[in-house]
Amino acid sequence: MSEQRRTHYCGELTLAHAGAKVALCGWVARRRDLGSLIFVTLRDRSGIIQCVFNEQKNADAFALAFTLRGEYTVRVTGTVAEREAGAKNPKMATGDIEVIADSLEIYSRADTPPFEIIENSDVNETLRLKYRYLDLRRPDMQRVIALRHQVTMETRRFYDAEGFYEIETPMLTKSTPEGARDYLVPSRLHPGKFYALPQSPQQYKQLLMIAGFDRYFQITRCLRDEDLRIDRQPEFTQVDMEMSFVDREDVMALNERYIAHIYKTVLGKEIPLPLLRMPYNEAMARFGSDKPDLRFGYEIVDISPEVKSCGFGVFESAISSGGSVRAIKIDNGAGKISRKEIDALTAFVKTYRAGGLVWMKLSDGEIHASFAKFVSPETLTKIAENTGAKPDDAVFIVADAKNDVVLASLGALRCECARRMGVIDKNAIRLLWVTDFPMFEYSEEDGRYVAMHHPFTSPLDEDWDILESDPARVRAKAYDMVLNGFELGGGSIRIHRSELQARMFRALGFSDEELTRRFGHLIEAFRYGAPPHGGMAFGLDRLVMLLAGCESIRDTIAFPKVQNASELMMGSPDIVDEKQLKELHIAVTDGE
RNA sequence: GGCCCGGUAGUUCAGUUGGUUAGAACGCUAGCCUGUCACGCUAGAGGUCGAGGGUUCGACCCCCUUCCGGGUCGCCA
Repeated sequence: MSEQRRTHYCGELTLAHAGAKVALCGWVARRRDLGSLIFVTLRDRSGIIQCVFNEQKNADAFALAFTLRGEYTVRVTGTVAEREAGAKNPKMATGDIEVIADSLEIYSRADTPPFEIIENSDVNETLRLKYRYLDLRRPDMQRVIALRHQVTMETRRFYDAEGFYEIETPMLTKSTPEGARDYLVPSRLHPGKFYALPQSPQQYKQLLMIAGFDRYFQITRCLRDEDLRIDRQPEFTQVDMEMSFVDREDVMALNERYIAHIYKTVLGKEIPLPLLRMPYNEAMARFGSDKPDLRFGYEIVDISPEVKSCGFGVFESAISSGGSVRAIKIDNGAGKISRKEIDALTAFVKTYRAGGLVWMKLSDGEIHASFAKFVSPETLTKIAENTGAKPDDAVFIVADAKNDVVLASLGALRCECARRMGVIDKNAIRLLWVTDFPMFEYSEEDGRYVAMHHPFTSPLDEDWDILESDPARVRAKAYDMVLNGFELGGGSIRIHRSELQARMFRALGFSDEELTRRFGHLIEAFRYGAPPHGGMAFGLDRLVMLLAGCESIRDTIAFPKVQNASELMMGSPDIVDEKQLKELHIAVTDGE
């Protein structure tokens, strides 16, 4: 017998190993006691294999095997043997073979776990997260974490091959005035002062371009103190990159090759390049979203011209107040939709601040509409024609004085309808670039324009002229990569001339004094010879989620946080000693 | 901050208009079993119905408060 502690992983044994002496280490997945014959399925990260303990052949090992229970940590030595013809298990990857055990060592006994360590377990996520180390033992979780490792390794391989340096940037840095809420870290040596944890390495990577590194990337943690979502965690990982002497097409071309590389190496799937490019305005008009899901139709149609004097007050007042009336046509038999389902969809669009949902159904050669008594039959026919509605189709209409409400609610509704109609092809991969984002968006909260992407983004060359006079129409050299309705990543070409960067900050309403305090280092750096540069960042967790088909980003992170940003296993955040607070010059005021 | 959903054995769930001792499956424990593989058979243990308060002769069930978790809008340069 081999003296090695472990000669193989369970899952890598095959018929070719028949006759080999092996030593395996792992956890007891199942024990089947037949009297004087005990089968034990042993599990490690590679898979499972059956070990056989026979009382007559090896009484000592058998006696010890009798005491085994689920999740005991053991070492088994024995001989790989082909199973007899009728005893093979086709459902098991290693089902043609088994290990005839000749020794068993128990490293650790185990309490009965709070839930079964099995694939696709439907246990409450709270419990899974409290015992995350047991949850992670489950084969499906092991596969996702292994896939994530593959993605990070292939990411490094790709950017390295393209001449990028991996360079680390600080975790203790400075608060940014715009953007997400910062996580703050008190300073012991500087009473009353705080570091901020990075929301992204944005400024550092631009400074690395000025430093002449030319091509940089980093797989790095970013932190944002904002509310969580199914695809959003307060700490998450970005594949962050930046390159010099390039324009938009260079950055997009390189990074679409990156995504194609990941799909090819990790999933063995070919992604045809180049990807579709779609301007922001088109994405919003057709899909009501800056991250359109192209796996299905249901495109938005502007029916304002058809209804602007139709006699229906809801439509007319929306248009005369500067808004619009738009519609989506749902086919696939949606014309049979029930009143109850329409009510549910109405409630759905109301969460997007739509006043309500107006509907039309085509059946029996007739048009039924919630607003039929307010308009002429000709108007209904025109809407049906314009939306392309055929018998058995439904048309949903939203009217509002604000176009963004109309578009956002219909954009969400088309996705909701697609889910309900079951028309989404789970295997489809619809990647695209959304380009030409607006430079600014108006912030109701701040009462001024703020950068939609970030203030280092360059406007389109031709839009500099209207930066101050017509900020709403300024477009940015920004681009997002979108996959099946999810934003995989985004970036931009940056402003690389200090006077233009200063002008941008002023357009955003920064005073000279504030500008110097917040961004003086960057403006100054630009004065010493900055190359034209740009880059982007991908959300690694979200990418892994989509590659692995996980429903939540939490399933791709070994130790994620829950919705209130706490972590259930260790129990963070937590209170700290008075002594620690004192050293940090912090007084806590009862959480008021 | 708003809205919606959920919390009943270890786990996943059922639980009648509010009425005996709160059930099932899996898991667990013990016994039997030499070809099982989600082993089988037999027996058994296991419950603060999230917590607190209220209504009631009587509450898992109705009401209020609260805690925990999920989804979502706002938020996320």
